[in-house]
Amino acid sequence: MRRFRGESLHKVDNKGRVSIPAQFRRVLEESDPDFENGINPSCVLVHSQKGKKCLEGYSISSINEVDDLVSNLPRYSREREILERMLNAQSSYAQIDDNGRLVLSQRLRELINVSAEAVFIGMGDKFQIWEPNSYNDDMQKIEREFEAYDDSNNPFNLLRSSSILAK
Amino acid sequence: MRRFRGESLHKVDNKGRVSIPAQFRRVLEESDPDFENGINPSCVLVHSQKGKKCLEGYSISSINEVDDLVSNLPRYSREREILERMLNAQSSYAQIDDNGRLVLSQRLRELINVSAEAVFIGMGDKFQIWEPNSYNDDMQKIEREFEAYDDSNNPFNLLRSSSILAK
DNA sequence: TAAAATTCCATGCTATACCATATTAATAGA
DNA sequence: TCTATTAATATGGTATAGCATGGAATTTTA
Repeated sequence: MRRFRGESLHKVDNKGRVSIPAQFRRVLEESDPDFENGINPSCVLVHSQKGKKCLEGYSISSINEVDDLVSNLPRYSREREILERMLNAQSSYAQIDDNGRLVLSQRLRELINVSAEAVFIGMGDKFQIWEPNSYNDDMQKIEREFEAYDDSNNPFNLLRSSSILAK
Repeated sequence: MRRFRGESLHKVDNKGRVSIPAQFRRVLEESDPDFENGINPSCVLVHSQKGKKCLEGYSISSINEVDDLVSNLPRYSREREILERMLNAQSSYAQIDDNGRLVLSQRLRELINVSAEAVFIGMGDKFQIWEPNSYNDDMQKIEREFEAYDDSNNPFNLLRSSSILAK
């Protein structure tokens, strides 16, 4: 499975149109069954992750995975209700147009404070869309947070244990 | 599993094209499923490992191993978010062309301060790309550091115990 | 029918696919 | 064992397709 990788900066015009990085398109194409039938692939944009000023874009296959996890929770449980509000109510489909762009509505642009430019950030099975300065701030915050770990509880340690030592 | 071994120096042209050492290509071919279908193998280049002035190249199978470990962390956990920023946001796919080269973008070249030449360093399941002088400096640093150990806690000691004692 | 959204067309630019060659390594044959 | 022949590498140059972006035309919606 191909993953979303890298950072890239794109113009946003006054209609909200913005190019999706070509490499991201490859991932979206790969994971949207429609694409094989000659239809432009879609993605799902989720907003309002507790005050985080970005949008999160999911490929069709990865949003399905998330939705399935939610569906496994007991019907009418409070947790499921909350998650469906966060993930389903606060999201929308976005189809890529023939030029590889998608449209960010006025509302979405305001939510993440984007006007003329936006950065796309690869995050594995999802990507994020940020106003460039907000992203720099967030990245600095993450770097500081990362440096604050000492060697014993560094997040990279989580990658060591299981499978590698098992071999 | 074949591993990346050795050091080799290569020209970088003004478009950023650089040959991958032939032996490294064998490793990449072996671990990219695409190769069996006649498609040139790819690798993943990770940059900005906390101030380290080099790129780290992963074969498809070894980056998958890393990514899978990350994917096993709970979605939306802070640790996973941090790791995805470090490993996915700060990386890119690079496909090998028909002549055995890959392209280092302007940005990547600037990050590691490479212009006309670059060295490829085998590191087992990954390799590194350095500006030659930076590499020499780093290698000296490592040698000094190694010599500073006394016999009792020499890193080679770590290679003894576990697997033998475990039996 | 005006405004908004969507589709269609046009273009500079860049990444990459394609072709060429000198050099080295591998192989085969006498 | 030496040499002739072939194959594979490393590197350079050029052409082309795809990308990012802007603007106009068409459709939809209110």
